[in-house]
Amino acid sequence: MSRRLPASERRAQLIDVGRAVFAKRGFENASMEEIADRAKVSKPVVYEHFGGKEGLYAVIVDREMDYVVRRIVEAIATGTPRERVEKASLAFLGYVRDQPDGFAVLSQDSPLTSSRGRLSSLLNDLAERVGDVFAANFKDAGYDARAAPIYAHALVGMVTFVGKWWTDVRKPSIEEVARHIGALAWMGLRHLPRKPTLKSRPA
Amino acid sequence: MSRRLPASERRAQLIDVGRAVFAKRGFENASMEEIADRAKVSKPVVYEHFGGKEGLYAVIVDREMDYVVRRIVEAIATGTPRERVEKASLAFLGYVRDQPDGFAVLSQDSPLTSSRGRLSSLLNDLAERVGDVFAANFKDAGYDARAAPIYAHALVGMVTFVGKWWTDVRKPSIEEVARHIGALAWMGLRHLPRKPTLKSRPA
DNA sequence: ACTGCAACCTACTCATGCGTAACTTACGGT
DNA sequence: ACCGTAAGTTACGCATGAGTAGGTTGCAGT
Repeated sequence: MSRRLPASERRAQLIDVGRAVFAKRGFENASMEEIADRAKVSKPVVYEHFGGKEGLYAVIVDREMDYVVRRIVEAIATGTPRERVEKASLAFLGYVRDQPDGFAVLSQDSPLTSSRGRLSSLLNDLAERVGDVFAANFKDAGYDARAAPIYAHALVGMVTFVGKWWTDVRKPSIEEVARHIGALAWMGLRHLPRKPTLKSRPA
Repeated sequence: MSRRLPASERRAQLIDVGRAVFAKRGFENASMEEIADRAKVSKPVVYEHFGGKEGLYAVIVDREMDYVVRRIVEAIATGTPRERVEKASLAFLGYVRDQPDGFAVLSQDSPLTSSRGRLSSLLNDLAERVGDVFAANFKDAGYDARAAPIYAHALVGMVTFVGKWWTDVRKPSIEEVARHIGALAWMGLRHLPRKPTLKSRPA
């Protein structure tokens, strides 16, 4: 029975445990008591480290957000536009597969009025960042940049919603799912190939 | 000051008020007290009509779900596949615009373990219904029917996420947004027209 | 061995909010 | 005018859960 962990380790453990509990119950229904119990400590220990429920939640959200964004940014560093769309989808779905708890937390409505916007969605922030990338590309290609947020939100919504569904059914592989999403986003239903590949052209 | 409404009217009023409160606060944070207060009535009245918080919630969700589905089904009754995709988007966005509270309620995670699935999302149920429609069409067109749920969830996720964003910014018009979504879903980013119309071809 | 502090615990306070028991009042039919 | 019932009220019980005050204990360094 390990007792009396050093502060940094306990902190890391509490973040893990907290993420699991927030993922399972959502912010409101998660109780500090359950988090403390699962970590085999008493409540004041959690309060000592994070100040309160919102403090712990904020730390968890911040870390997860950073992590997904990094994964996606790395994935889209190179490649053709079509490849980058599919790689971004794959990167996000990889996150969903590897960190289902983190994804669940980000999927839920945030209680914190983080951005000045009235919208309390974490993934909305992600979509806005994608929107900025799109806006630049749209402008270069001679498209109306004002439409960029629509497409950005559409893409993010697509991937996140499919991700949520995938956590439930867990098949087919995320690689296959990403190919389908890539095909839909790039070629549309009209030119959908029978079996999507990165190189496939309209059937 | 109107007092002592007949049961059916009070019931209707409570459903309206409840929907607004659930939309604003979410199921957990909504309090029966606030609902009662807003309806200028005391708590037991609400309990008399709906049994409890979950009862009221269930009724509201059921009605909203019926309503959106009907709007969509009516919209896709006729037309080419491409038109039907866009009309479905427009129908959903019309619902979002006309019934923002209802949409907000359906967007949130449901506390009720309605379907036997572990997934507690109302909109997921909607996506599954779309998936059934897709599966049939896929089979007829010689596509792998197992991929149908992916596309169904992708489309529903796309529209709902954009809808959520739209409630926040409220521009451009839903007609224009629906044209963009229709273009993306049907032709993909590759063949996106500068200014989408229902009849436009690749630019 | 002994001491100081970091790590941890017990045992509360306080607020919120669901649900209910027991009572009161408006009003339509005779 | 009266009265039965539908409609509504006040005032509570009880559970849950955030946050805290104040005390205890293991361990690292001398």
